[in-house]
Amino acid sequence: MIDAASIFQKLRAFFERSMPITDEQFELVKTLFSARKVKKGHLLLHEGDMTKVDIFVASGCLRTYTIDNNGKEHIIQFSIENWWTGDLSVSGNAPAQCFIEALEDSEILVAESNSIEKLIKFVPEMGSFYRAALQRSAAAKNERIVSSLSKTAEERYDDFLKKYPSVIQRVPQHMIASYLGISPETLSRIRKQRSRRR
Amino acid sequence: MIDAASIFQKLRAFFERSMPITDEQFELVKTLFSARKVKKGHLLLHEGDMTKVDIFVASGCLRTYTIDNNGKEHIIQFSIENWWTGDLSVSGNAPAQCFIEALEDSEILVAESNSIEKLIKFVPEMGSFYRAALQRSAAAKNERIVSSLSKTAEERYDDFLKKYPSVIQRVPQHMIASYLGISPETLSRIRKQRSRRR
DNA sequence: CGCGACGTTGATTTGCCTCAACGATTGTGG
DNA sequence: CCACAATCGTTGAGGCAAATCAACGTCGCG
Repeated sequence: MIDAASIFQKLRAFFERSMPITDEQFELVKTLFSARKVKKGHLLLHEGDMTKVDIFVASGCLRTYTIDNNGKEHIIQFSIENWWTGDLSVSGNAPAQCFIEALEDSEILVAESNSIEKLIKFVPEMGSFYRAALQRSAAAKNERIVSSLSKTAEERYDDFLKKYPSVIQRVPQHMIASYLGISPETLSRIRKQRSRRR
Repeated sequence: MIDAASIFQKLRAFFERSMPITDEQFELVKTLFSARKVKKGHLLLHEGDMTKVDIFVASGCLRTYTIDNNGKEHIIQFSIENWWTGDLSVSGNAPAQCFIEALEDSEILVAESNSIEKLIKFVPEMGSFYRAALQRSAAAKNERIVSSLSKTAEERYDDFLKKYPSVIQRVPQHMIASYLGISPETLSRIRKQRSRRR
């Protein structure tokens, strides 16, 4: 057992930024999430078992990625403090395995997806909260799709800079490249040009 | 008023494929959705007003698209009978306006997004149903992101063929190209090669 | 009928990838 | 504490997939 208290405290603060929570309700939350510390470089795997999980990042930084048929990694998202992530895998047919790796020593809370459903049954306001989050995430994904289809490598890098300035500082460059879908070499050249241009 | 009855009937059938619905519950549904017929080529706009809507397609075919800064259209999704679509726009900062156009004469049901929340309040099982749908959609979007970042134009076309064979027959080729993020010319060449290859 | 939308084909250009080699930094074990 | 390996970013050369530009045939529709 780790000192889960401070970790849960962050989750509570996160909730209370958008909705009030009673102590009683939060006790329930505690039974559904389990606190974990993950060392930099370690994986959170759910290989065989198909249980999907939701993860709240209390501190540190994670990356979620898949491996395509050519064995190449593709980063789906980075998650830092106060972000959610999940192992979303599977859309129906192709298992499309997802991996989650800690890029820094991190503190996280993990819940099975059906735990979230349980939680919502007891705290219905949580339902709309959760749906709102899913919708925001959907909108963001749409933007990313359009941008990956229509923008140049440099434009995508610009967007990333604007959108996730805090991530840049903490994540190795070649992973940013992977997220953007460009080669590390190309990203390096882009950065060079930009710095010269100023 | 149009003959909404048959349109609502399709929505009910759609629901009942995954969950039972009482007559009473469905009466509520009827108050929240409004039935519309849209002629081919017409737009469903929500320009000024920022109300987000959810749309159920009872018959016909729609496309949802944005226009980027260079004035180029990008198709986000096609929706045919028994699919949902929405005007998802906005992720927080960039308005990124979305348009929805009928590609065929279509029958649809429209609800404001907060109507859906109302509905869920009265039929809580609908909540998990809706969340599950959002999650499937998120997984699909992730796949599309990865595939747009890692696959060649031809591979993406193959995937599309497998995934949406019914759409191909009904939608002009250059729109498929737009969805896939390739130029119409390239798609034409790809199709030529494939047909030669068999 | 004639116009416009759509698809096809060719020629040229280009953005980005791949391959390869090389410093710099980190960290690991002797 | 130093040597060596591994990881990471940078730079160069060459190649390829797909975009762009342009012209043309066909079909459906007002």
